[in-house]
Amino acid sequence: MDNLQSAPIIIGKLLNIGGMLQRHGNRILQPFGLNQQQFSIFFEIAKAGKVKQKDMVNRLLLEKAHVSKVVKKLHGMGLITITASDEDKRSAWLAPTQEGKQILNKCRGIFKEWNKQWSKAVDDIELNSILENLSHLQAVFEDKI
Amino acid sequence: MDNLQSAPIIIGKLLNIGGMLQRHGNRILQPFGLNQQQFSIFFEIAKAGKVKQKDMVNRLLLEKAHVSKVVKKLHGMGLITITASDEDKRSAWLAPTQEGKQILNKCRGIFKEWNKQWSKAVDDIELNSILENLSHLQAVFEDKI
DNA sequence: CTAAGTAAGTATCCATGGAAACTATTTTTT
DNA sequence: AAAAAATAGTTTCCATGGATACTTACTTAG
Repeated sequence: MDNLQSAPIIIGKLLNIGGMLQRHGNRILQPFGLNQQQFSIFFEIAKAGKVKQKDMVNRLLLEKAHVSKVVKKLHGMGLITITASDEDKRSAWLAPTQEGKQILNKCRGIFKEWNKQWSKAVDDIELNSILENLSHLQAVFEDKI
Repeated sequence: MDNLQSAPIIIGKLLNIGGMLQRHGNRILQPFGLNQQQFSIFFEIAKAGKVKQKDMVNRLLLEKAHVSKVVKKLHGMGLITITASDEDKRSAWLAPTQEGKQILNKCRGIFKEWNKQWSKAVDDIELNSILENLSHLQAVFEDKI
């Protein structure tokens, strides 16, 4: 099969898989009152320890309006703190709370379990090949989109 | 890297790429008054030639309520016909109109051009390996989700 | 040093899509 | 053949997220 034939099929499959994962993530996170996107923003905040909204926008390539709303929600849920920044009064620092970290760990555990499940069906070599392929694709799309 | 380390990264990348593609698809299709999901339903109807809503639900793994709404929209836009079915009065046959087929071809052309663009950055061998990987993953997730 | 331009976030509008309850029909059970 | 269960689609509710315009603060040009 040549490039022009496989390219659209690849796109179709990526969209399909992406949708499945997103819906699955939403379902898993439902008990925590979060969805997949909200969690990924929360996760990034926790990973960074201390960030501003614009960092999230850059890292996750999301709309700043969207990030703003999610940040407000996370704050309302007591998962993050928002501390005014001295250098730039337009923005504030975001950091996970103690409670936030606990919830994060619970989620991490659930995801880990699920990852263990599905990755059993794929051997190590293939998994690494997938990772390489996806990293390349990610770079290509970030560039071409 | 072992399975348990790469698995979550793979999921993260799939979600990220899926999101990018969806947003890109939405942007491309905007002039036609459709979004990526609506187009994919329309595309499936056209590909099949004559189907019922439940076929779309099964093939695309979407919510039937959602499909119902999109079908109504496509019909309202004059892209498909809805013909009552004799065997089962609960359901109706869906088929693309002449105009629908024309619009579909236009979109196909645009997507083809874009596919040509990005796939230049990936050689044939890698593209085939990606296709294999994704097919496997798709099957795994359909099964494990 | 002020005016114009840019940047970080917010508010608002609106189509979208998931969930659940509902209607109408068909199939299965007894 | 009547009752129960299953199926196809629809309706309604509501959180979501993209787009745009706006506010406030910062930066740079003249």
